[in-house]
Amino acid sequence: MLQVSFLRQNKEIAKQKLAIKHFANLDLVDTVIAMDDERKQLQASFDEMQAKVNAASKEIGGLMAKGEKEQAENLKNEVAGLKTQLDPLKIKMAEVELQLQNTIVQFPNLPHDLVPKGKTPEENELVKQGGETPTLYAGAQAHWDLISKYNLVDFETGSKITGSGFPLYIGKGAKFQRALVQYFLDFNIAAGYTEYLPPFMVNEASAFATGQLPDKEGQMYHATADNFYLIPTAEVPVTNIYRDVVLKETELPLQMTAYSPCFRREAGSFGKDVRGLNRVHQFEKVEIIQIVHPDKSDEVLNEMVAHVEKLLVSLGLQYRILRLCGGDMGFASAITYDFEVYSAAQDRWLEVSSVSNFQSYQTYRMKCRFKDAAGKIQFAHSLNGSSLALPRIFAAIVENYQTEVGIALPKVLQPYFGAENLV
RNA sequence: AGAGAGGUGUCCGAGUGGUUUAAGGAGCACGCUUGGAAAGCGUGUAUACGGCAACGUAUCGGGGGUUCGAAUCCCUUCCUCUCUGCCA
Repeated sequence: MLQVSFLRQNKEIAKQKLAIKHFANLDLVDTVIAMDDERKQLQASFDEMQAKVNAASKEIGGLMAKGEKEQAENLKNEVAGLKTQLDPLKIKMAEVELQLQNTIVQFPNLPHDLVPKGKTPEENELVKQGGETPTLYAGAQAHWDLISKYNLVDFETGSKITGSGFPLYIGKGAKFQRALVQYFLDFNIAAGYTEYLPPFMVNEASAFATGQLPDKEGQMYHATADNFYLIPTAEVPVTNIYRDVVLKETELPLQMTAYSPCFRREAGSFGKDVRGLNRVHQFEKVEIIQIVHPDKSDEVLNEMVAHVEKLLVSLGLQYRILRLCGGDMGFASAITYDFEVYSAAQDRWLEVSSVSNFQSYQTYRMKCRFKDAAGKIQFAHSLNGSSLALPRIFAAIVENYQTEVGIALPKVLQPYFGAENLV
């Protein structure tokens, strides 16, 4: 959530930056400032009147104690008159505040200076490419054929149990998921992250704090009987650990990692994007999350990008890093780097990680602050990234490591899987 | 799921309608004291909004109500603990 005070002081800059995010209604900036002016004015008159009521009430208390009943009664009537003016003011103030709140949440985060202009994924900026293009034998297959050939994942039975997009992993396929989760967590822990195993459902307040509500309600599964949402990513429960918290500066940076299943309704996807494991409603992911000093978030973002890169290198996958353009970025992010791995069998790049700096957008929304050395309260910055999402990594390894006789494994995974080959 | 007891500041804890401007204690910070430390003494120690400031307003789990006035009374909701039930 953006702060009105910031918009007030940087009106033109804010508009320019919102335009990079392709936010259509730039006049809303002026609207919000006008609403805030009205709010201030109402609050000032309300406070003044309430102060009178408070003072009079205290006086009544004193008169009652002294037994001067008649005077007390007179004063009571006077205050009752004030109250009739106070009540409508109170209602109006609540209205204006709600309206202001509902309006300001419509603003996406402002993009970082490094974010390229552009609207479509084609306009993302290639930052780096690494690893080697795998050479496959003639007759190599895509993962959807391989997993059925070796009986690793059964989509039909998953559909029978739940619906399409809920894969059923079987035997070595299931064990491989477990091995990947374990490897990713260990890799993150070794880099200084603390492991959490969070709840997989969250309440409304948590979903609001990280920006899933009110906008993206339709993208989450909603357990209406209890009004809980199935998490679309571990970012939601883990970041919310620090909702409504004032940290000490010395506690920063907070580095957290968590495994969780992720549930996404993904309305409106179609075609080859959804084939096999490319897009599913339930998948496994290991996430990294940091809460840091605002002066450090640029630097930490680069560290997180380097961390994920190292992880992909260790898996021997060809990868590229993209800096997302304004139009392709998420709502709450100030800057995002996407990682894609190359699938030779599909001849396409698959997104496996997204690392973002949210700056104070989430922390302001969830009131996660810290007290600096001077004793001043400031909003921290939050960042997160996948390290890593499993299905497409699974797909890429299965495809790129296939041989005529089976599927090999990257060296680092062999001890986790307990064999040299997947099949 | 049922019955009961609770939720007060960084923590413990008093407070059953009006000097509560939330007692008292602990912790923490600073100062005095000391050769140094401890003890002792003194001062300070929540957040948000408005205001140049003085200060004002709000907040005793959340929301709503009664009242001139609510931490205190009423309604509602969430959470914690104890017992019972059910369950991996």
